[in-house]
Amino acid sequence: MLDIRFVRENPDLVKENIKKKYQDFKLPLVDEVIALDEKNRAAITEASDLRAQKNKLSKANGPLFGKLKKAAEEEKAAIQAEIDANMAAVKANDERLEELEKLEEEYAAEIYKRMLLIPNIIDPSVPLGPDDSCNVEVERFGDPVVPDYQIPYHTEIMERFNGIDMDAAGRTSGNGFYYLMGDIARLHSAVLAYARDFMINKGFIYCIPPFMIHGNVVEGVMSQNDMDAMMYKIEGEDLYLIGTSEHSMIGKFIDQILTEDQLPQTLTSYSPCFRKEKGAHGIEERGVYRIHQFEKQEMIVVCKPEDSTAWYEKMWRLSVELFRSMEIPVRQLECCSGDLADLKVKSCDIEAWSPRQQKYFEVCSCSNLSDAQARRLKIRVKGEDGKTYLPHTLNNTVVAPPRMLIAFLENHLQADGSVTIPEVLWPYMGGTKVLIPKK
RNA sequence: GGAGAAGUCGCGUAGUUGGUCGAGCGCGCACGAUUGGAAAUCGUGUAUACCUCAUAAGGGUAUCAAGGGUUCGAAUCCCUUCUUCUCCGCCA
Repeated sequence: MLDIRFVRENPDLVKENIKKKYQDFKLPLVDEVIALDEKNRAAITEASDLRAQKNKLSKANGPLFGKLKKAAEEEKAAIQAEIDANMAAVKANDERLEELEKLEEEYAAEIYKRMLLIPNIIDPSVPLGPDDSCNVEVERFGDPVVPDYQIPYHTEIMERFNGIDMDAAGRTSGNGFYYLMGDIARLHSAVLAYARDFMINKGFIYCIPPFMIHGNVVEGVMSQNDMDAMMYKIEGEDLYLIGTSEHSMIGKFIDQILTEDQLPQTLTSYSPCFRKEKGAHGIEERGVYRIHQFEKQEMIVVCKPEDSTAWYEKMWRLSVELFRSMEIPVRQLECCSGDLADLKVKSCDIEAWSPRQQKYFEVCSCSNLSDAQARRLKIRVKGEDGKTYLPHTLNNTVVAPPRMLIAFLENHLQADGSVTIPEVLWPYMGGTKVLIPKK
């Protein structure tokens, strides 16, 4: 979501950016928006003038009515005539005003519809490419080890610990759900608790947000398409289950004006996440990689515009540090222009190593949205000089099990079938250092 | 869930027989004066968005929970929704 003024003043830049994102079909939107904006402003100007006239006449009537009451009988007719003239003058403009008001509404809606589709200006550092095949590996952290023994499919590892029951979940809830049991369930909670404390120690404020939010908040944080593909709606109520705590955490600031001393907001939130996963990917049949329900520790930053680049760097590094502290090899994969969501300026995934597949897979996603989200949600900051400006917003996964457990189990599975627990998790596992398979 | 009360400019409040109310006062805050410095005191200022415009000054429009209605004119009247408080009920 760009500033309409920015589009007006830099149409070529906006178009260039659209091309960089391989969305040439959106190019006409720019000129359409500019034309609509011009008409809209003309309508606003004309309507404002008419309203000003109307207000003036109505106000003039006030004292006249007072006079009318006190006036002598023979003066009344003249005053009444003056009042009638004012009323008539007001009514003369009413038709045109109504017309203009309708136009204002129409133009605004048409402009907004298009503005939602025009992508945010990507950071100059973003690599160019049409799709995810052009995403760029930036750096690896830890050696991607392939052991000389076989690593089974993750659900199979879990089953050896009596740690998962997909069949029962299928019966109670259908595809895309799971029961985690015993040691695996405990490991799941331990990872979240450790991640929570990790972030608290980094100075973030721990939050437990609402897990359901109103429709208008949902509309503020995501596009209509995403909404249909992701969000579960509560029947008969204006409530949606959140797809990520980012929804309620950014929603927290909707329509708010923050003071500068409240920045940066550095928050880490826990929530279950509910996703329909309609569309492109779909639910993965066999495991807990892509499911309808998972839990996530998230980090959110709302900061001054000039600080967002630094926060972005800091945030993805926190994910790396967390995963490395659990001895899981990861890499940073930068999203190329074509793979970058429209709201984002820059984004990267932290991918964990899968020794079974001998490739990396996504476990964290770090994004800098610049002021796009803030503009849409009307999150503002009042500066020292009293002027308001839009802050930048960023978000990143801290950790999201059970998907994360796939990487955990595959990397820590020993030749004898046991799973070692990295030292940082010992306190969260009641001192357990090794998980021994039950079968 | 039931009954009642209420939602005004950061906070507290004034404003309900509709008309100089975008809105008074107090507190807070900012700037200035006073002071060796501070407190106290005095003075000035203190919403947001948009349009016009030279990213000035000035002007204009909209906003008194939100949306709609009545009216020449609404913070004030009517309708709907939301929220808060009190009491009752129910329940982790």
